[in-house]
Amino acid sequence: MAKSKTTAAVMPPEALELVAARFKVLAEPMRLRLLQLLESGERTVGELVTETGAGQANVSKHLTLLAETGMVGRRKEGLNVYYFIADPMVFDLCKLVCGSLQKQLAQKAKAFGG
Amino acid sequence: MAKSKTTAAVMPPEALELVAARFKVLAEPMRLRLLQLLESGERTVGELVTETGAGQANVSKHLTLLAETGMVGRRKEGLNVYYFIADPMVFDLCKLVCGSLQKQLAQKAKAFGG
DNA sequence: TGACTATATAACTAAATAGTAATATAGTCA
DNA sequence: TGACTATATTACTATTTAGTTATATAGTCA
Repeated sequence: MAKSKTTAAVMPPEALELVAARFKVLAEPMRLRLLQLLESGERTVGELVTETGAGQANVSKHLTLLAETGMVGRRKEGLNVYYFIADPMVFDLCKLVCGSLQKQLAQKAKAFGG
Repeated sequence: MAKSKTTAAVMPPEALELVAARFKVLAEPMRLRLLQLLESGERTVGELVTETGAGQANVSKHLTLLAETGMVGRRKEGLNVYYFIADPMVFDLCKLVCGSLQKQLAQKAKAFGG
């Protein structure tokens, strides 16, 4: 009985792990790049390989992970597989982070004497 | 000249790495737990060690990382160091992810036949 | 001063994972 | 059917990092 803080609705550990896992998916530059490319329209694996310059196996693995977590969807068409954004929330997340980063960098710049 | 997609403002690779690094900080359950505890008010390292049940060195390392990335701030008071939320944006991020997760889980539950 | 406490840091181990090369799968077309 | 193409998967290597133990730092108080 010595705690004075309001104990805000504590998320159970399993929930925290789920949330952390989602952030982890977004914690790779290559996956962010793929999402960014898909933002302007669906693309085949081959197109993404060309546009990123990454290896085919690597791109495929990243796309599989993005699809497993529901961030992108897949659509087969003959030999090709088209990937597309399934959960646009990822862009909201990116915008928030970018805004925060910009604020911090601007502050640092000012501190240096702009 | 065979590309029909609108090439949405491409972020340079360095920017993507910065954003990814931010997500990576949030990609650990223990750090999310610490942030969640701090949401209801500042706390000393010792208090966080007690409340999480984690090791002191471990908590200290996580806090150092959170502070380096500007998500929390520190304030010394005698022997104690108080940590507090410095960028509330992290909670906006968490709320977005939680909402998305809930939607997905609800959908899965329905698919199973609720 | 010296004993004590809170926090930080260093060195280490174990686990996770991004990237790659090779291979498997599945669809197309002659 | 068999040659060909796009994608997925497997096995591997190298890197990163969470957690731990031991130690260092810095502040308090007698």
